[in-house]
This record gives sequence, structure tokens and C-alpha cells, in this order.
Amino acid sequence: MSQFWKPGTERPQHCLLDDEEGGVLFFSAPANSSSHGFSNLERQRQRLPVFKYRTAILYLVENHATTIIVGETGSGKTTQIPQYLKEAGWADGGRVIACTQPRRLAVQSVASRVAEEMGAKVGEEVGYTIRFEDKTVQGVTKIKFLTDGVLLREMMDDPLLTKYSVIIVDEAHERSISTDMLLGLLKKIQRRRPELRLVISSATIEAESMSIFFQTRKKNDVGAAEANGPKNLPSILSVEGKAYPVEIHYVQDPVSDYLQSAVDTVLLIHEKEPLGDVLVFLTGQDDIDAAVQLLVEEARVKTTKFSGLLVLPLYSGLPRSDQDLIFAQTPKGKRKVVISTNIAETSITLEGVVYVVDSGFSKQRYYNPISDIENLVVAPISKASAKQRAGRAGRVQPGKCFRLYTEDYFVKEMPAEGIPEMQRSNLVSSVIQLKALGIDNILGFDWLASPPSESMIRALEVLYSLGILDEDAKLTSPCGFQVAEIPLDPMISKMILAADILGCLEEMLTIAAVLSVQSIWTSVRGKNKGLDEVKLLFAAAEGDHVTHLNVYKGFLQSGKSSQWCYKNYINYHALKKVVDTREQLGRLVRRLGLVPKSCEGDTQTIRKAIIAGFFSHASQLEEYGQNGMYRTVRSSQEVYIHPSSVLFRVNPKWVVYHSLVSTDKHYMHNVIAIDPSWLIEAAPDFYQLRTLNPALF
DNA sequence: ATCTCAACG
Repeated sequence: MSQFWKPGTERPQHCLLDDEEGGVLFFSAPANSSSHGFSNLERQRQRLPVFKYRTAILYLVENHATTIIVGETGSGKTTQIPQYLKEAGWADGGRVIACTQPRRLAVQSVASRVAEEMGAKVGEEVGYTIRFEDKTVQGVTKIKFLTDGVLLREMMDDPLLTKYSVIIVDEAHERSISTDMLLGLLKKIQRRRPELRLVISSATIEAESMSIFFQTRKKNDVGAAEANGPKNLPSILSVEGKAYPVEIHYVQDPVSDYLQSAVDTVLLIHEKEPLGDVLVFLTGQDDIDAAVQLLVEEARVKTTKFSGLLVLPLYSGLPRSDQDLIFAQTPKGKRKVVISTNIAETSITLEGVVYVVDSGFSKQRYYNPISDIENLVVAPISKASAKQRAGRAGRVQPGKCFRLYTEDYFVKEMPAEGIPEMQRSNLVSSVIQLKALGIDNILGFDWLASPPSESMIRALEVLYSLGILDEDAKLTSPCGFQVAEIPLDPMISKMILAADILGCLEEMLTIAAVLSVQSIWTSVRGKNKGLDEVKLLFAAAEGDHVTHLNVYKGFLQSGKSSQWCYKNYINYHALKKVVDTREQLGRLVRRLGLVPKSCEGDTQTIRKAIIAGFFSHASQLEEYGQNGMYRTVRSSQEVYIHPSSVLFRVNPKWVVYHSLVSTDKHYMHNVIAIDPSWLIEAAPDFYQLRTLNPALF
């Protein structure tokens, strides 16, 4: 409570302009547009009191630029671009303007906003496509919003994306895997389709590097380029949004416990600052639940003054009904405090936030290609994230952001940008997608930021061992091509193809769908005796996958009843998603010519099909080791069965797991008991050189 | 005897 805040300010680098107000746009024309006398990089950085936003965009698109980078700071101004382009005739003659977003929710909300502004209905002239939902009409829809994942999928049928005249990539600075892949591919398409216009919208600080990435230079032109300055450097148009100023405060001395410090800060705000909601950024569910409890207790102890606090947690795992509370209007005279993960940084926008408390940390995924394990670790955020978090305080009025780290740390130590997702993830899915698009030289692909070569090599190895790629790293036929068509992790797709051959595809579609949702059980957290008892009703001795089948069957028999789910501690929303996913997969495999059949409860066949995809995830119980300790066959890694598994404490001698979760130990999630001879049967090459001790069979 | 940021097809 004895913190002392030192105010500081953060001023945007460029000033904003709203074109209704007229005025200046920070604007750089392409290097070869002699009409404005720009011929080198330095001179591009002039301020020109020339164009309004609309005019600038149209000028660039019509006259010079194949690629335009729009640098902005969450102003939402990108959404106007498709309208401008449509008015200017870029959607005529059967052409479509595409605009991608990294999230489904963003696609939907932007589409409805734009449709409304144009006085149209969603699904007509303005439409959108996300997974499970296509609101477009061919020949009618002129402006199409879609997730970048959908656009990547569309490339598999139409590699040059010929129906689009303009492709707008929004939020490119978020650097999601799909966005990074898309940008690399669009650069390639551009070479074959010079008439295609690209508009990349990015945070201003990343605009420059985006521009350099899209710089085109003819192969034999290197010398000339150096003599004449850069060729065809994309234009940058910088638009600053109309946000309210946010006053930044830092702690004077580093804090040792950001959780306690966050709680203290909220109390301080509540005591000293005028009413207005507070948004606190912490790292995960544990932190958040603890902080909520601390705050609620404090508020109870200090009765009168603190009774006005309304403390709410926010994270993706939260049940729907609880998430809705977040959006409810704060009652008069009360102060809402939302304690959130970084879901509130980009995905969920809360209106009415005036104060932000930023712990300076978030959970981030790190992939180790050597062990093939993805870890989730608490790590310091980047300056870009810190700026984004602070911005959340200035949406409705001037706000304040309290950073639980020192100004010195922010200036000197905090990294400018985060590590792109591409560089800290398992790449099997990305690699097969590129292969399917005919990119043979994966290692030489022109990435915005290259992933570690170890990750790419590991991905190639895994795909080879699954029989998806051959010795020349080409897609095998039919297996490789079929796997590429299925929008799932290749190991799951392989399992589905094997199930078709073994005659248990019906069951496997269900299993694949269940594995694609987080958890089908409710509130796994805390001791939940009811759940444990209910689990026994569904539990199968063969393991979790077979248990999932039992749950799904029960759900169908109940008539997809939410009541039934509630009684059985099953997550109704998750199961609805399972039904959707299963239907989509069913349509997809039929299109591939497969005919789903059931094995009528032959669980051995089901397990063999699972092993066809997951043979590399085998582990063996360490007989004389610590209780319940296993070692993976591939790397002798020490692992344990996760307590949520039905095989927890059952400890079969040999198991195959779906995934590893690494916290204090490596835990195997979703486990089945197997016979080790099935491993050799499924993957003789993979196990040839590895010693499965015959004495243990 | 213990539990995962969020997001995409």
C-alpha cells in the first residue's frame, strides 16, 4: 500500500488525423513516384498536408503501389478501406475485395459494422466467411471479410486467389502463424499477379519492416538498385486513431510480488481516483483467482468504503455465463474491476475502462524442437504489448495506466516486440500446408521471420515418419494429399485415415472432434468430487479416447440435452462444438471419398488406429521408479499421467498419449493403454532402431 | 496427488 507513483507520459510518434477534420496524414509515397519527387528513403519521411485518408488510399491503389502498408494504432480505420475501394470500382467485373482478420469474432463484428455503414445486410454485398459459417453469396458479395486461416485454405483450391482484386490483411503486427504464412505466400502471388493489390495494416512500429519485406527487386537488378536507391518500396500510410491520452505511471522500485502489488494498486486506485472501471492484466487462471479472492476479502474487511468494488475474473476457460457478467453495465456508484489474462489485450474489448494495471507479464508458449515439447511459461511482455494494454484505458475518456515495473526497466530492458508465434511453435501443420500449396523448399521460404531451422527439420521428420512426406520431402499419394485436405493436426488426420482402413471411422471422427476442444468436463479446477464420481460412469479401461466416445454417445442419447450435461459435469458448449466439428469432418472425409463405418465397440481396432498417428507418443511405465513415472520411448523423457485422465493411478505398463502438458512435471493428457507390439506393427521403420526391451513384452 | 495464454481451419 505504500507505493509511490511517478507519472510519465507516452506520446504517439505521429499525430493523428481524422479525415473529417481534414488535415495532415503522415504519408510516404513509393520510391518510383517521381510525380511527387520522392526518390529516396529520407525524403519519404516528409509530412505532406495533401491528402485526406480516402484520397490517399485511392491515390496509392490507382497509381503506383502494389503494396500499401497502413500503419495505425488500433484506430479501426482499416475497416473503411474496402468501402473506398468498392466505390472506386475495385469490386467490379466479378472481382471481390477480401479483408482478413486474425480472429473469428473480429471478422463478424467488422463485417456487420461495414454492412451497416453501407446500408446493406450481412451476407449480401458485404459478407464474411469463418470456419463453420459462410455468409457470402457468389456473384453478389463484393466485400468479403474472412479469417486468415480461411484464406489460406482457399489457396489450396485457387493458389493465386484469382477472384480477389484487392487483399487487405488487418492486424498484421500480431504476427500469428497464419498471418505470417499468408504474408509470405501473398508476396509470392504478387510476382505472378502484378495487378493484385495488397494492403497490409499493421501497428506503426512494424510498418517499416513490413515495407522492407514487401520490397520487390528484380533478380538481375541488384547493382542498379544500389545505385538508384531502393526499388518499389511499398508505400506507408500512417493513420493515428482518435484515442484519449493515457497517463503512464511506473513503480519507483521493482516489485517482488506482482500479484500482491496488483491487488494493492487496485485498492489504491479505488481509494484515490474518481470512479471508473479497472482492468488488471495478470498471467493465468491461478493468478487471477487468487487476486480476485484477495480483493474480495479486502473489500469485506474494509466494509463501507470498499463495498463499491465489483471484482470479476476473465479468462477463456471461464464458463459463458460468467464471461457475460464482464459486459454488464457497472451499477451506479460502483467500480468494476476486471482481472484478466491477455485475452483482454486484443480479443475482448471492455468499454468503460479508465484504469489499467499492467503486471508486465503474460504466459507465452515456447517450443523446443529437440525434445518436441511445447512449454507454457510466464515471461515478460514486450513494449508493443505494454502499449496495447495501456491503450485499453483510453477508449472512453482520458485514462491512467499503472505499470508494475520501473520506467528504467521499460526503457532499457523490455524488448520492443514479442517473438513471432512462428518461432516458438511446433510447425507440422504449417509445413504440410505449404507443401500442399506447392512450396517445395520449406527451408528457403521467404518468411517475414524465419522459424528456427531445427523446428522445420523436426516437422519434416515427423511428417516423413507418418508417411505423409516421402524421401524427397514430397507429399505422398494418396495419404499426404488427403492429410493436407483435413484441417487438423497431421497426426490426427493420419489417425482418421487409418481408421477408414481399419473400419472405425465413425468412432474416430468423434474422437478427433473431442480432441479439438479444450475439455469436455466442467470446472476441472479444484477438488470436485462429483466430477470424479461421474467420470467413473463413463470411464473405459482402455483410456480417455474411448471414454470420450461413451460421453458423446450419452450426449446423443439425451437428445443433446444441456440438463443432462449439467447433471454429469459435462461442458455443454464444448460438446455442441464437438457436434459441429464432427459434422464438418464427416462432410470433408466423404468429399475425400471415404465412407465412415463403425467397428461396433471393437476398442482394440480403435486404439490401433490412434497409434497409426500417435506411435511416436508412446511411453513405458518405469517399474522401479517413482510412483507412476513413465519414460517416453522417443527421448526417455520423464513423464506422468495427468490427474484428469481416467488412467490416472491405473498406470498401465504401456501407454500412448495425445499431448504433453508441462508445468512442474511433464504430464500426459489423454492417454490410452496399448500393447507395445502394436507400435512395431504400426511403424516398423520408426521403431526399428529403437530398442523396445523384449523382456517387457 | 494435480490442473492450460488465446486462437485458427
